[in-house]
Amino acid sequence: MSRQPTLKQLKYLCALAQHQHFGNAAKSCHVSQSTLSASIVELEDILSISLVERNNRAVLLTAVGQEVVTRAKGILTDIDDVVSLCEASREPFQGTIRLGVIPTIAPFILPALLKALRAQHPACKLFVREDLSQALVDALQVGELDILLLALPFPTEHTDTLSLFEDPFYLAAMPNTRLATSNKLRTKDLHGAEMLLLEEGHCLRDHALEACKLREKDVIVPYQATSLTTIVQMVANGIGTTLLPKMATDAGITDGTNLVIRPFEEPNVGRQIGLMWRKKTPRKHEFGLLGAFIKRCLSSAA
Amino acid sequence: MSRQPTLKQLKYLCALAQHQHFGNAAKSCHVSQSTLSASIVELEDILSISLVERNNRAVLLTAVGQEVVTRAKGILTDIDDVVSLCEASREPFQGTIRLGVIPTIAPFILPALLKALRAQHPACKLFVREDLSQALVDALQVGELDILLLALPFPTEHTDTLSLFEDPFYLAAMPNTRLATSNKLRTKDLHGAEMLLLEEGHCLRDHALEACKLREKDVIVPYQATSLTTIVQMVANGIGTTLLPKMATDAGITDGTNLVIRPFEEPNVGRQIGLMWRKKTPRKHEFGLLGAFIKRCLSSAA
DNA sequence: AAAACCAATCGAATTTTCCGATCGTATATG
DNA sequence: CATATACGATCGGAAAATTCGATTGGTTTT
Repeated sequence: MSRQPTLKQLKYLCALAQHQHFGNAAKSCHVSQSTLSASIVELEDILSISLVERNNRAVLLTAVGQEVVTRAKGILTDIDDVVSLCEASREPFQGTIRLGVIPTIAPFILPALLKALRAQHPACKLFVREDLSQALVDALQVGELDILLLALPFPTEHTDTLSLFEDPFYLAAMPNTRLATSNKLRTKDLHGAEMLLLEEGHCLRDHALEACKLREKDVIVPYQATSLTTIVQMVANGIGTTLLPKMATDAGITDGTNLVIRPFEEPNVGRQIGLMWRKKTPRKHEFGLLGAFIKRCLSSAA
Repeated sequence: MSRQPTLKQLKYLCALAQHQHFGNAAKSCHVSQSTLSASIVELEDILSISLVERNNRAVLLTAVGQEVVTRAKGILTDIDDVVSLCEASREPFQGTIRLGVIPTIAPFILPALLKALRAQHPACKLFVREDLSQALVDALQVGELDILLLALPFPTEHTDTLSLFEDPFYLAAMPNTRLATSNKLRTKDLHGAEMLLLEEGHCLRDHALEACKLREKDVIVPYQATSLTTIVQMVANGIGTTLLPKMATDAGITDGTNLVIRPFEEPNVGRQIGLMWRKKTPRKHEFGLLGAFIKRCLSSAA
């Protein structure tokens, strides 16, 4: 049964190679000469090969010994790298964050967020995945992602959420349509209107239906519209009307069109934007800070 | 005081990453669940960071944990590489041999030796250094070389030598000179002759003087002749006469000249070719085999 | 409500590690 | 030629660690 060399043995061997002297090498490792000597013997025993040639005038490495020392040095620095990697990751925003974002948020927030993050936390490596809420939640559950930025509520288990801010829905319509010109805009005005919403699976669709108390029959499911930008173009071409989250209009999604953007009279017509992570994550503190950071970076951008 | 992760901990972490289950991972490592669990905890303690998220339905790695596992796998295979490197080096001719050869042997033996070695021991990595005997011996003593191929005797300490074969000296002279045409050639015939020998430091010079009982005044030290080939060219141009080792003439050093090559009548006019290594080398057995190999490869080439 | 599962923890036994002292050998010194 | 010195290997005992089985606490499944 042949065991494996230990890191300690390799460390001692490297020290011995450097000092060419058992006693001095031992001193540099803060162990006794007998300990180091025995360790080298044991290493040679494990490898079944002699690495060091003991000569009373000098300690010489064999050819194999040289090679082992070279590799051992590499291994030891690799270990040090692991340690310092972890040291760096210990402080918030110093490590990797695997973030999932839904498609109705990503294009409007990520540019500002990434820019601010690069500026204020250059060591933070942000890995972003854009997908539908359910896919993101699944990925979160199996540990492929660390945290999600999405619209709440979204039904899950074993997760905590942090609500960041309300994202109101605005009506976007062509200038001289009924909805664009009515006196005060209320959600019940939408009943019977031809609304264009994203296809099934986008939570924006569900949240819009919910917030405006719409029924399915009011909705036109656009063929092949997987992004809000496409919807906007369709509305601008007179195909109907739609709801846009404030962050999309803030980002200038209707630039270049003559669409009318109108808020609703009643409160709470909108969606809640928040973060979600696994209940058991060890990074709750960091994620809380990330939430504050996102809020700050959006309010300064607005 | 922060210690270093041990290989065992890294191994357990990798197993855990693979099995996603403490009990199964422990089984695969042939330890108890408690041992593995404690090891992981300790590793996390050493790195002061949590690597694994314990969830009752599944074991998840944190982002840092993933990264550590990736690096740990690399480190563990590096360790395995060291082990297999040593395994390979254990058998003769499977590792590196750092060979020193003197200039009056190298060009005549190395081609055949290297060819035979590549053919019969392809795993053997031969590193060759060509230098004067004293420089080679110094390098041998400090462990830069493992073994020397040179002419014996050469005064040293702490070395063993293995005599391989006699390399007779032949006289090389122009066709119609006294030494080329005399009846029987004896070393005393050389007295008063103008001999061309290599410059100081080449042992061939010393061995030639010794074997032929020559005095310094008999010798012409050629300006800038550091190789036998140069000497041969000078003799062929009528500048004197010289002694050539048999292995040089065998290798065809006088090809293209009309020089006469004559053996001496008396025995033991020549030099002894042998190997030298440090008394304390752990590779005596292998070096003995190398000696036999060299003899074999030369006799089959002759 | 009970059973099953899982990882963490505890305490005891074992193994390993480490040190100081000593030994054997080779070199330097008187 | 004897003695002193230097160096690494080895030995035995003390200290520290590792390991295991058993148990606990919490969660999920039946």
